[in-house]
Amino acid sequence: MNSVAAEHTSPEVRTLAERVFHQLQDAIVRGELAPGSKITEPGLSKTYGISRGPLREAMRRLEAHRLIERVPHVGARVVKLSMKELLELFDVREALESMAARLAAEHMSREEIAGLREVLAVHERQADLKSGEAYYQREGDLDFHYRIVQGSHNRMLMTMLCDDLYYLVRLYRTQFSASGARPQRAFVEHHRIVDAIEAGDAELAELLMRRHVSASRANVADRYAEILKEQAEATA
Amino acid sequence: MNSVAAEHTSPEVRTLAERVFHQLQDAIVRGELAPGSKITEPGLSKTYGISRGPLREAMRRLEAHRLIERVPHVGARVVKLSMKELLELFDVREALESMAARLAAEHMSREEIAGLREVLAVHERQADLKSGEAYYQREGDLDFHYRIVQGSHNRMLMTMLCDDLYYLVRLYRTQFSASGARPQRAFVEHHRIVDAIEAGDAELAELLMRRHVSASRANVADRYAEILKEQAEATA
DNA sequence: TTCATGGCAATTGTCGACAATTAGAGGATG
DNA sequence: CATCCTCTAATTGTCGACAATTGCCATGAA
Repeated sequence: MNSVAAEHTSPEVRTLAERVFHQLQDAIVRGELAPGSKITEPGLSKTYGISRGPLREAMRRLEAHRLIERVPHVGARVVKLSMKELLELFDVREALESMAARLAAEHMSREEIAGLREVLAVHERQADLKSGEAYYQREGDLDFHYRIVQGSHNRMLMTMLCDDLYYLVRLYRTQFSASGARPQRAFVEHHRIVDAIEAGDAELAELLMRRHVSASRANVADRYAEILKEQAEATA
Repeated sequence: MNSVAAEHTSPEVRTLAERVFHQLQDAIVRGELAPGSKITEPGLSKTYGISRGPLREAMRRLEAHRLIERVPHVGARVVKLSMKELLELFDVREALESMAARLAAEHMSREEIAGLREVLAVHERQADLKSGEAYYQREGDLDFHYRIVQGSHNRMLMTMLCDDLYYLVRLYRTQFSASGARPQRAFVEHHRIVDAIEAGDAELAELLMRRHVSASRANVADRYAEILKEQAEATA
């Protein structure tokens, strides 16, 4: 169990609403609840064996994290990311993560940097085994970004990225069954970023992270254009 | 009633929970509910004349917007911004708003830019009347930033900044009774930013906005150091 | 056939009551 | 006198029932 999924078990789940929130969050991110599907309170109430009170509280939290969308008196649906929204998400990531990298270069401790290097080493070994396709690397990639955000020592940034945006990123990966392209290039970029952080070069770290996310965004946009083209040819 | 406060009345408030949420949000931002004070469910339930059900829902939303902090089985308190958190907030603003300015330069329509200019003109007239001290300008300042964020045409950015961060900014202004310093300099910076946006110079707009927010942050940090110094002298 | 209208079923919103947990006061004990 | 424990009161968490609103389907008219 990696550090990304660790939150589901570790934080003392002192209330029913919290537990169901984490369960639902997991179910949505894993794709067990189909995107766009309507979720009804009596339904979930029965499946999870709790009353509607705590369930509504869990749903409110899911709404706050943008994993479901609610309309008063109508109901809730699992969020269905459009490509437009996904690209918007990347813009926000570019802004926040480049800032995080800058702050990380300024504030990260020696131990934290060592841990970051260790994460990269693990990735590399896994990439060796799987010859570049890097199935598991996708979660690892988030792990890398996770550490840098935490290294920024900015609580607000951490909340926004780790508690909100990264769940959407993971959701996207399941919804679009995103096979991670460009693995080796991402590795190189990761290394460069860590180098800059270790050197305490805040500006460079910021710039590199900005490029890194931007390239990732461009990659997604390209793949999307490709898919659109294929679909157009199929219908024609 | 300016566009900032317009939300409290305009969006159809179809449910009790929503109405109370807006009422509480307003009360907190205005400082009627003292920062750090404990708010109890039976208490508010009586004051607003509703049952605890919708009230809890409103409180959940307030928590999601970071206006209150809740601890399971213990209770909720109105958030009390520390200076450290405020500076963190400025870092996030710098990242997001500079991105917003960049996107605004790329996507803003002619009409939107004209509206932006109009906002600046209104500010200037008010500043003339009050000879620089610009009491009311503080809300107007947010109005300016509001428009640029909307001009980015990035829904996710808009949500994060307008629905979350800007309420915290306003909260800070009441909590620290922040008299807006550096009014004329801010005016000049605003104008430069609009110029860059109108010219479609995304990079320049981004840079200028980044500096603008950064300067604002430095201003706050200086004032804070000043206050600390005064307090130290008072006790000594 | 198509569109409007009315009623019906299902879902969401709201409420009050009960159970579980916590913080604090008060007393007993070293 | 300080410390620990217990008990109590208050608050939060949970539940089931009732009211209000919505969407759908059948019915009827143009």
